[in-house]
Amino acid sequence: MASQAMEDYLLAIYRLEDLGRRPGTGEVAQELGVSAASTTAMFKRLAQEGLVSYREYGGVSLSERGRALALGLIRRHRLAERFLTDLLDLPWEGVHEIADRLEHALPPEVIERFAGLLGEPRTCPHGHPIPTRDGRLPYIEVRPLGSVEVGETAVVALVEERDAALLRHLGELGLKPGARVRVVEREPFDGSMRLECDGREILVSGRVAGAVAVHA
Amino acid sequence: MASQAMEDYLLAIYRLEDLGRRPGTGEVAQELGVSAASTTAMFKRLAQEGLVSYREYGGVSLSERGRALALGLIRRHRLAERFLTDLLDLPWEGVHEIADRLEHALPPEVIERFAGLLGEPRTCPHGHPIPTRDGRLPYIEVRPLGSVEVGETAVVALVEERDAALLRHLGELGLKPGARVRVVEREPFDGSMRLECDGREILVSGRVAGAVAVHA
DNA sequence: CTCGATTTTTAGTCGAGTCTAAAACCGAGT
DNA sequence: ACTCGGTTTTAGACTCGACTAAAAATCGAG
Repeated sequence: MASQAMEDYLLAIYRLEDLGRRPGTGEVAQELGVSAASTTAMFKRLAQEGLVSYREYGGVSLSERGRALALGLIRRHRLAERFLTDLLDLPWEGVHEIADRLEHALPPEVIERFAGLLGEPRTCPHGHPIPTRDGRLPYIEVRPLGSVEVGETAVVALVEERDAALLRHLGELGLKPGARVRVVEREPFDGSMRLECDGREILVSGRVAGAVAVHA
Repeated sequence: MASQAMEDYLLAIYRLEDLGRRPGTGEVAQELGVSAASTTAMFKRLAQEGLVSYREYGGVSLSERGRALALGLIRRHRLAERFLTDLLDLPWEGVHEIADRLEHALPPEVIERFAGLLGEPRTCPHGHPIPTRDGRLPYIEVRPLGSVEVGETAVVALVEERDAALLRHLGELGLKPGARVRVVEREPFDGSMRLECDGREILVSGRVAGAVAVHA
């Protein structure tokens, strides 16, 4: 039905919509590392297929069908990640990229077997919620790690998943979803922090802290 | 490196070479359900990449690299099938088609995890040998089920894997690799047979018998 | 050894998806 | 209200992989 390229665009649009804005040509182009001209062309194809509504010079927004398709892809992607880490024991910093290819190739029956085998997990290994079979995305209330006050304790909810080097670092630090952290010290200037996590003290820069969210 | 389309051609060429001949344009075209003109064009691309040697009007043969690539794909395909049946419990008549898509998307690390998890299986669920990591294809000596004499006992080695309806039927009959069968009666005219298999008597047509091979 | 049938290749087109360069448009500031 | 800068769209081209129709080459039968 929808080609792999179309699916990639739908996902990019979904991600950008999720940040609140109505994504324009340039944003989507940048998100996918593709020229603006290509993006305009694809917007037309997607509109043709009824997957987005598109106004010239006015950006796109996903239609009901487009959103459903995107959520299905995200379900596939995150269940595949879960499978790769939990059952295949692959490192969590590598599975995102693999799942990016698998999400286009795995048929629903395989995905649902994954879900069953893994005990219907609610989140991917990086803590992001997995859309349900019927296309709803469970809401998880989070706040930035940087907003946790000194002395407070919080539980890691999710981490930014697109940067493998960062993920490896977070893994070494023990900053994975479910980890309980206590803020020992916080530097307001650049947002870097000292945390206690897993019984040891770790140092995180503002940039690293920005990639981590805790349960609200 | 090689596109999905190229990989499909390499596999088709491999299969045809395996039957003894040096495949020509027409054969490959038919194998893939594609026009002869497209096949000529692809032969040139493959030759360009050094994956086949191609003579005009003279067919193709896989180069060393081409053969290695094809064997790698077959390894991926068959391990994926094993995974789908053994770990995901999907029906054996459906996994071939799924594996046809997965073989292009599964990276080596995933494949090798499959192999480990499954105990380095030697064959796919339909009995076909799995190429080794270093690119050798274990040889299994077989002969047609139709050649087994009345009264003789044999063990099913492998079955034709490309026809889902046939596979479902074979599954219901219990004619899976490893099954021990005894020939009760054989009709020389059309090759149909009565077999004892799993303690019950089954009837197989010549066509069905032709899809089954037993250990020599 | 030639003629006709078959197979293969060429020629020309098409669609998807990409690009760059140029034109068109929008919106902010004067 | 106009102009300037940035964004978006158009125009034109390219690659890959497919197609059909026509030309060319090969093969087989007489």
